[in-house]
Amino acid sequence: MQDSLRRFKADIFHALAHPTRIAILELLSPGELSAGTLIAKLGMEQANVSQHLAVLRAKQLVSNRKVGNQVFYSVRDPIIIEVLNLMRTYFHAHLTEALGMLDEIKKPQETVR
Amino acid sequence: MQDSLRRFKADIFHALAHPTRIAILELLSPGELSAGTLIAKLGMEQANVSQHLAVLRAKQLVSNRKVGNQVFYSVRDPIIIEVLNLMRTYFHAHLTEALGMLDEIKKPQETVR
DNA sequence: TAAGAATATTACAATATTCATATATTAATG
DNA sequence: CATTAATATATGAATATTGTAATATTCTTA
Repeated sequence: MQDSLRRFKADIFHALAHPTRIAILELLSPGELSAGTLIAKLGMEQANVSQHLAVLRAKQLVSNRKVGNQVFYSVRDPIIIEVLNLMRTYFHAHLTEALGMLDEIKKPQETVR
Repeated sequence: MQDSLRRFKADIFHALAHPTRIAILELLSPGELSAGTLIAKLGMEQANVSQHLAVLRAKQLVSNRKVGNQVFYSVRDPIIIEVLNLMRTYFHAHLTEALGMLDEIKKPQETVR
């Protein structure tokens, strides 16, 4: 069981371990959005976003409801947002080292989420 | 910056996304342990554990101090343990679905960590 | 200093992930 | 019903991760 739980946790972390999927969850955190809106906000390939949504769906991190032509996604459990927030706290605590870990800084003056 | 932060978060999640590394962090959460003790408790190949420790070190999730022949590891920031605990809460909340996601249950009666 | 203990690193095969392209599905609308 | 819009899926190439086996490094101690 111990082991299964760890595999479960690892699976969830794995689903979270991609910048695009984190972006999706953050965009969804205020409330549901259609796939199309997500694609527009992310400014990425439709197929790519859809694939990342599939990963999040597979791990039950998001739920989706179909309304006519569109599919609306939302974060399944706010705990996931808490996890993301904790990670932000962690980031702030270790800002200096963290900066060293980052390859490069794209746009200097933007709000840290 | 937005983007860098997400890459940073993704990197941390990535480091957490392996059952062995989760086990290591959980074993370390009460306090520091030597690499040898970790290897013994995990019951895994020395080289394999050492590689996972290298991943955790690279992402600064653990710190290590050398004492003579041995290397003692500890969790760098308790926030990481909080993240793991949140994940346990999440697991409990979604137990039923979670069980479906798990391949198989190894040892039925063990304490859930 | 040679031998042994504790830990780390390298190399490589097997496997998994990611993105892009092309194609499929499903619903709306003329 | 043909066309278009919205979304999903399949395929394949490039890349990354994992575990094992072999080797290296660093201390300790005889």
